[in-house]
Amino acid sequence: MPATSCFSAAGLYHRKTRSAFAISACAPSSLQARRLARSWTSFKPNAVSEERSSGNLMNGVRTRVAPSPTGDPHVGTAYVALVNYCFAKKHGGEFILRIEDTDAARSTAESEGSILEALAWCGIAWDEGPDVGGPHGPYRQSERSEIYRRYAGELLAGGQAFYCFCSEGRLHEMRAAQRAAAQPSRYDGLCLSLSSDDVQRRLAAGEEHVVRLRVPDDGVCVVSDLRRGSVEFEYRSVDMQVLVKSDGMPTYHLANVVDDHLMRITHVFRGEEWLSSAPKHLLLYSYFGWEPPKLLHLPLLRNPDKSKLSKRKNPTGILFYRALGYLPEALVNFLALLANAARDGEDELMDLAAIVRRFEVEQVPIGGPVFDVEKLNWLNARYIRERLSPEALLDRASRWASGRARFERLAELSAPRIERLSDLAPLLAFLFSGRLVLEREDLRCPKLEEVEVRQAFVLAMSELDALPAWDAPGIETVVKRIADALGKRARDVARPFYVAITGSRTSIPLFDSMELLGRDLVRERLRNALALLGPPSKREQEAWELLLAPASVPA
RNA sequence: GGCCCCAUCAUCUAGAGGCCUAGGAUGCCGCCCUCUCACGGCGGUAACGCGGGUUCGAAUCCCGCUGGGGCUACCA
Repeated sequence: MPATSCFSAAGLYHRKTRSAFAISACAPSSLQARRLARSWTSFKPNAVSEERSSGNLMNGVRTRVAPSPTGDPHVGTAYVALVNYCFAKKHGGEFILRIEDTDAARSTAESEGSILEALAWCGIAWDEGPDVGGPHGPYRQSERSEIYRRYAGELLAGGQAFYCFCSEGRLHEMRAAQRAAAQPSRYDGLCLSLSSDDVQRRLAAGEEHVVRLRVPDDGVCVVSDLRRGSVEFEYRSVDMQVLVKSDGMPTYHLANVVDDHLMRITHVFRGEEWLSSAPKHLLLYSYFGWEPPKLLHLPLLRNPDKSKLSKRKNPTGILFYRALGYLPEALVNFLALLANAARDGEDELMDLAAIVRRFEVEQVPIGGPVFDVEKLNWLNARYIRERLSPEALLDRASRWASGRARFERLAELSAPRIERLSDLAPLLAFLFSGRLVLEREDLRCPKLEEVEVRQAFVLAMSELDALPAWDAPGIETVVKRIADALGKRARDVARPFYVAITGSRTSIPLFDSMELLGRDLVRERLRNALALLGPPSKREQEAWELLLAPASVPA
């Protein structure tokens, strides 16, 4: 009975936070710190907790997924979203989608759009979100600046956060020294000793500054994880994280706590990479006097070599799987199996309704699973042959194909190159194929040494990843820059790309082909070609990347 | 370097001290079905990382080691 165990986990949680409070009172050593001590003693964490835990904890379950729109939607995001979705739906609650775009430099509207598209494609529906709205909006953090400013101000006034004027250089030296001394990396509190007058003067002078979280020097923070139990962190190993950046935007740490509280999130199931910053979040909840949500840190999906699933080594994009012709129900089913394994004798093929029905949060494993494409293939094949009638298959396939490419554009590009309509199929086959079957021979070309081909592919992979918008003109500039760096003509450099991308030396124009194929698939084709030639060693990779960077700047 | 998490077949996992000569699924191999291939059916291969405890008894509990992973940003 999940309700029972969650309830007891919650009980444990409250006990532990209380004791953490008892031992974490810190010695005030400055004006800012004295304010902290004052608010600390006046703060009663238990009142809120007990009031809430007396009710049925499974009432009003609200979960969320909070992706950052900084790239292609990741299958890990789908996995986390699915777990949160299942838990909420299982308990009759709401599932919220929130966009964490506080990194102004890296966030893009394009990425946000594809995240929504990818999750919707998966069939994971959110009750509240940036597109559908809801009673606790806005659901895009960049639109909530006023809210964060207010709460940061509250912490500042209470001395639980402080202004910091330290330079990047000083912080760098400080961390280097700490590492050399085998100490944890942690802000040393220099600006904590600034007098209120100093702070006011420097602010008035317009000095660049951030706001940092005040972390006690002593004591232990106990993080209660639904699956791991109590995880202890000494406060002296918890950094005094930046809460408000110098551009005035909050960091994730502040924003997620404020939003989860305001949006009445009851359970936070997020990736394991957040476990070590959980103490900062708990500290914020206690400073604000809020009850924290129940926490569960989900394992990170892995590459076959067990490292964190990364696009360098494997396809990670949800939309990549769509482009390759996986069915969303198969992908979701596969991810669900990673969260809750089928029991002996139980059919592993199940639809979303069944996944939700049988979902048990305490069954979610905490060891990082390898993303096993073979098993995904098997599941996808079963959906095709067991769940799709011939008509349905045809319908799916044609909808997939028309989603893959714009046919008018293809016609325009193909017409000059064909003699018969039957020439169309081989010319365009690459757009609808998965992995191309190539020989090392095919990648040989007259004007480039093999090592230069490898260089070109390696550089292209990283440059294309960095391209803000995926279109033919952008791709063209990348290939031309690479040609320049190698001292070759663009047309000669393009030749091996034709083979890697389209599987043929004769094709519709390269840059259009790449645009139509999509970033994920292009990355995969280049990786595949590079595997044939021998992937770069670490040393080669580093040396080659220098070819581009400095060469474009001087002379 | 520091802090934290994790550890059953190649892979995903079941397993909460005796039900375990460790179960299921994918992959792989073999046989059957069959005009090919695939599907399907049947069978097989294959694991408790190591060392100490605790216990009548340990895959299950404790400690150490080893291994893997994460974090260590004015990114999330």
